[in-house]
Amino acid sequence: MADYDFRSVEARWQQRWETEKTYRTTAAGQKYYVLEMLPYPSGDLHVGHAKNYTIGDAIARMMRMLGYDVLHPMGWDAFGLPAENAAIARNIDPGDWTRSNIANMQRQVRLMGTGYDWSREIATCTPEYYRWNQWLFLRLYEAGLAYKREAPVNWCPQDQTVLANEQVIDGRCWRCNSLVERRNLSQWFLKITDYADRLLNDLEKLPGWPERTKTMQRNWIGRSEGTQFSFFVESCDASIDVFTTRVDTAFGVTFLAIAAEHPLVATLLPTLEPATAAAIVAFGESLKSKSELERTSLMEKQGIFTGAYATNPLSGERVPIWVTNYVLAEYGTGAVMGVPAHDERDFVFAQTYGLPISYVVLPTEQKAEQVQDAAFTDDGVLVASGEFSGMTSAAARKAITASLTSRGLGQVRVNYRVRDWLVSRQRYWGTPIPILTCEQCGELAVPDKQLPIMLPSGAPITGEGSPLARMPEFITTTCPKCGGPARRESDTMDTFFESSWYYLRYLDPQNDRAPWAPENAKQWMNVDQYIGGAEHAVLHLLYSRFFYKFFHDQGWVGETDEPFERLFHQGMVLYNSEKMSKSRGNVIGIDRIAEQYGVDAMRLFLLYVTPPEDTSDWNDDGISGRIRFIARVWRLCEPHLQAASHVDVRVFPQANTKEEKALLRAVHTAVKSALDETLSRRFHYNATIAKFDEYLNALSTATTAMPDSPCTLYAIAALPLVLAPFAPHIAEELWAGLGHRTSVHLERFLEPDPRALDVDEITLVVQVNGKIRGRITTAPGISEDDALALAHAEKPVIAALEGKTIRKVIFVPNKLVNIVAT
RNA sequence: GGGAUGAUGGUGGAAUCGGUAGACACAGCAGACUUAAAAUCUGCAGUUCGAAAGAGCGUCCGGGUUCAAGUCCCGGUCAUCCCA
Repeated sequence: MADYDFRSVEARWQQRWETEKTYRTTAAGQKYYVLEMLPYPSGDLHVGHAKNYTIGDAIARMMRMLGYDVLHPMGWDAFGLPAENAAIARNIDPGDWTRSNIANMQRQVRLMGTGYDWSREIATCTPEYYRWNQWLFLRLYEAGLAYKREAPVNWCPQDQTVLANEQVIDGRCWRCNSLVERRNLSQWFLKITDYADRLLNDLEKLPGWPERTKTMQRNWIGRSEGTQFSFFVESCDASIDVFTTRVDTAFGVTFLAIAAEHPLVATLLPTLEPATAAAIVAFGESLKSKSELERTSLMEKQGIFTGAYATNPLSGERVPIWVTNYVLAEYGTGAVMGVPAHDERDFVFAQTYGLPISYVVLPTEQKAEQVQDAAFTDDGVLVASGEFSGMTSAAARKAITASLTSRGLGQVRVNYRVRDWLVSRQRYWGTPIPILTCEQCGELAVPDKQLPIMLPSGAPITGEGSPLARMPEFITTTCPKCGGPARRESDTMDTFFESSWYYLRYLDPQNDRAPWAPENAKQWMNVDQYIGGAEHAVLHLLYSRFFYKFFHDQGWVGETDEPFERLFHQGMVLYNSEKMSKSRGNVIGIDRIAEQYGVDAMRLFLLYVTPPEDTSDWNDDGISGRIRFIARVWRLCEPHLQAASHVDVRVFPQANTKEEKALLRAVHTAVKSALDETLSRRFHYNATIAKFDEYLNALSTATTAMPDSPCTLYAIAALPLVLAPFAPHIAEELWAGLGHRTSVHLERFLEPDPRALDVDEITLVVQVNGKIRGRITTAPGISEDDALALAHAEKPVIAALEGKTIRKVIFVPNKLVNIVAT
């Protein structure tokens, strides 16, 4: 017998699946949409990608074998900076670079033996795709959800572009890890804040999402309910609004802290001492390029007293106005009431500048003198707060807000941490924003019939400045309204724009009249199972939910307004405990693994090594167990395929001996595990594959001891069905070897048979006072009395009971007897 | 600083409902086959004491609930992630 030649077998079946279009969606049966987050075509598929796709593929294949009409598509998130950086480094066209990467990665995804419906493949950098990006942008624009304004924004000096807040992680660029700076620029934003409440509340509609991901989104949205009220500025006719969630501490305000960018600063400047004014201007300048992280966490808290005072509307006290570095103009109102006694940051600031600290909330059991070395930030009871003294914090918040409201000085307000989504980028390799500016008519949308605005070739890509801005032939155009000269927008879109709706394009990839037909969305949405990394918890997943709610409101999708019904985060694959990355040069590509070990072995190993949500560390040594498994499957089955080809695997065989029963039990335990892990959505296929090992161990014994047993032949005939979702090539090879002409992947999965799973022998554990004193092999369903009688016959039990009185007997049917004695 | 999650043999992990801890595999050791090696097959393998039978201990540490705890509760240590 020849060894199993995985290279030729795997290539042959991949070819066959291609020509026979085995994985085309059929529109028969209940729909099931399985989706993995689409990859960026970096050039090489590594085992981290492979883990993601193997999980999705196993689920898709299981569901198909359970009779569902499975949609399982693949595509490419093909715009973005690496292509442009490659262009700068090697003077090549970003499009050419991207297309050749896609070609290579597509080859590699096929090499994995994944069952995608390739007729739906998309690449977001094609005009056929980004045309609809532009179209959707215009619909957002018409709805007032896309707007341009000047604002302090995050600027990545390395990537030479702005970043959305979500793309700044710990003050650094999510892509290149550079420290981001602040710049004042005129930029395009999407009004995700309009949807903040729904994005928050509807998380409750997503029981199939990991709790921690929902928590991260909740934190990101950061809804806080509080009070906004006004302080009157003495020297000029103005007021300062502050927002606080702790209005109960308002009698403890000893200063007002305003952002250096606060509009009041400009108003105040002429009224101030020239030296102070100059210092404030210089202070503001020094903060301009500082990131939020630096200002709020890293830098020492600094401020300059303006010399101006404001009046606390509650206490009537005068409080000094300070310009500070730790208050940001974009959060809340850009001004906070300084309450050093009850806020840690204010406390630090007050200590630095010797400002008074006035305690107005006390813990119930303490007196004022006892709490003077730190801020007391918990709720308590109010003191020195006029008519509100004696109230609890919670009651005081209500009463004080009511009082302010009735006097027209304040109101209840909901504040969000989430900002509008900054979507313009000063880079080339992205979707041009379809807006132009006419000298006469102003800002205008490009008419739909002029879409797509093509990304021009031959742009000056140097890494300095926006390439499109320096292409007069692109910028210059005519106004669709008046026919006069107009300028095109030179910014392109954040690539998260296109990945926020790609799952809908798969449903109707050829449509040239709309991004998708609403009836297709109604048929297929939402995604039943989404699989991707946890790093997108507040990026892609939040943006997609926002888009989908907008689509829902437009009536373009079905009844639900959430795109992803269930979400699963696969764990990362590390190498030597480090994240794989091209720059580190520690990427394990799948070409070598496939060539050396075979992709069935690779797929099994990726699923087997840890539970799928856990991080794993790649190690070539570990795969040897799966290589042996594949070789062993073939070695054990191949000599018997002829004989087993007469077996009808849908007919449960008669087991006459203990050995036959054990074999059938091993088969159906594996079947049950695969089914349970799929339907429970736990996807712990590592446990399932361990059951495959036990199946094979039992089969190994059987082929030696009882090669002609109908049970042995049944176990061989059933094996390809069980392996199909996990090791699709050898499953197909075995299935063909059994004489079948059609693909095993279009067969029904086996159903676990109770006749195989029911045992006729159990091990009953006998305990005395909770300690195991014996094990009895007996028939299932044994009565308590019988079990107890057998237990009393066990020598260690007799010894343990010596001289004791039995107080109680615990009997767990088919599990144990515990005799409690003293 | 706050929150979430986790910690099981040399290693990855199993134990899905409070009921036999360590399935299955990797690495290891021994044997069979072989001129030899690889491959394959068979066996051993938590730890301590013991020649063995067997007994004790054992799921990060300390308490608790329970007839019974890897699993539940309280406190702590460490790790990872998220938020400041």
